[in-house]
Amino acid sequence: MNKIRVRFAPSPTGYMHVGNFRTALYTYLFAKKSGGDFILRIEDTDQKRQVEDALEKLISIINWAGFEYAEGVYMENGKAIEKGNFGPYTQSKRLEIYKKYAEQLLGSGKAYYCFCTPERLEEMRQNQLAQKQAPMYDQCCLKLSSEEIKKRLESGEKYVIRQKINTQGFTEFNDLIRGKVSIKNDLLDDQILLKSDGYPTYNFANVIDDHLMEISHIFRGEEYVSSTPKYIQLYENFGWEIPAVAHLPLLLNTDKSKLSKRQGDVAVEDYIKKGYLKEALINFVALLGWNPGEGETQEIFTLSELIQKFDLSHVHKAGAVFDIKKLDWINSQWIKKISLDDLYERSLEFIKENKSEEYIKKVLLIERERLTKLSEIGESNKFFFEEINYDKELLRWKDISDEKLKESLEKSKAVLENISETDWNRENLEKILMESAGENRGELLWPLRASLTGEKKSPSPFECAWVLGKEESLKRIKTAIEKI
RNA sequence: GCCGCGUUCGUCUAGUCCGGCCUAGGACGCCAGGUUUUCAUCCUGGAAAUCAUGGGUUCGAAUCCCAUACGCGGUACCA
Repeated sequence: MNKIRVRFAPSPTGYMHVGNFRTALYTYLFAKKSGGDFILRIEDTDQKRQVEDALEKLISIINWAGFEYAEGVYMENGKAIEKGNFGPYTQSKRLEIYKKYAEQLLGSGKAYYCFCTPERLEEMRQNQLAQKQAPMYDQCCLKLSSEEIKKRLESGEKYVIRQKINTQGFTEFNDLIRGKVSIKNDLLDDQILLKSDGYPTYNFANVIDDHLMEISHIFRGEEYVSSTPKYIQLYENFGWEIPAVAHLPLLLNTDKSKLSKRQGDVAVEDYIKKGYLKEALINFVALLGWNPGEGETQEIFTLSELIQKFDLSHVHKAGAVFDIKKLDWINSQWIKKISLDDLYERSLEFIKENKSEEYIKKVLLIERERLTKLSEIGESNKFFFEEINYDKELLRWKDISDEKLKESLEKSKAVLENISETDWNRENLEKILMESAGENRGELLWPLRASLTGEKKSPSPFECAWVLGKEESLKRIKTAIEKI
């Protein structure tokens, strides 16, 4: 049996779509699960859609996610480099290879030169549509004599190379996810293999590269199902073994259309910026179209657990709606799950205020219970980082009088003053304050909490006092007393 | 238009291959209650799918067969 080799083959066109990210995940999981090779190939054959820095961003996201690959394109010191024995792994560096194979097809009559201009093609399509026919190349250039072809080539006329499709019968293939798929061949178009700029189309390059790189299993989106017969003919024309293929279901908007920019964030970059953890995004996206099977109720999975449990037979056929609410929940679970040190490291970019590591870690220890994403740090808890400002009425517990209110705060102040710096910890603070509060807790605790935070909602006064420290806490209480 | 694929609570899904254990289970979200000085966390409970619809096969169908509807994808010198 041949070695299992799979590839993730994105195009550097600007950003990484989460649907694409999931394809990468599933491909990676399959590779790791089966002990196969995972390869990163770059499909940069569309010159018009090239975007600067896109390659660098793409690779940085794969690295961010932790999808380690054994071969392909890497970034080193800001430069793209290639590693592996089947390179180059960047399609724009393989132009000679595609040309060679296209010529081989030309020689065997499985491909032909086409000199039709884009304008003629467009007109042809319009006519076909007007007559309610399926738009399809009319094989106009197939009839050209070899003399004429030679003449037009020599005169430097622009051309493309088209695949000569066999339209007899039908093509059947066994999709790893969908099972048997059958498509009639007379629906297939003589597609372009090599464009007039000398670059191959995806339709050609993907077949050549998958074969040459000895890819055993192809993972791609559902949108390629109907093109698969054309690829199969190509493999057959060359006499190559056909790899196994799995067409993954799409990710959808709430209205069930293909997940798109219009209805929210689609780029992995957007989710990173908002403070979603890689573990959460991976966890969430893995569950969109896949499940661990019967009787399994676990929802939170690490990457290595996913590798262990992943199985193509549990991948769905239907598309899945991207539900941000569930992502939020999974993210909040992960924020609670990772270590405090780890959480601190990852939170730094979301914290603008200049505070000590010790202080920030205290904030995080309290905050992690209430965060859904890292970008929320300090958002509704500015009082940990800034001076506070609030109305006197906020301090009032129910409808107690000013005297009572003042008494309450004075009591808190006295109690806290009595706690030494060394005893200033969460347990002591809670124990002593609760004891002092007695029956009527709110009467002592609400004004205290309000004086420390200046907010209606916040963590408990014990936690806030602990984070703020003795000095700052007492200062805030004094300020509150002066307001009354 | 044509072709392909799909269809279980609002959403992600279990169950479908090998019909009975499914008066359809879990999770998110939602609602209610509890814990609680507030918010959140946490805990308990609840509402929520006539298994797209209609026919068949069968003692029995979410599960098998057929048709219909709806949705999505493809139909490029994009991938």
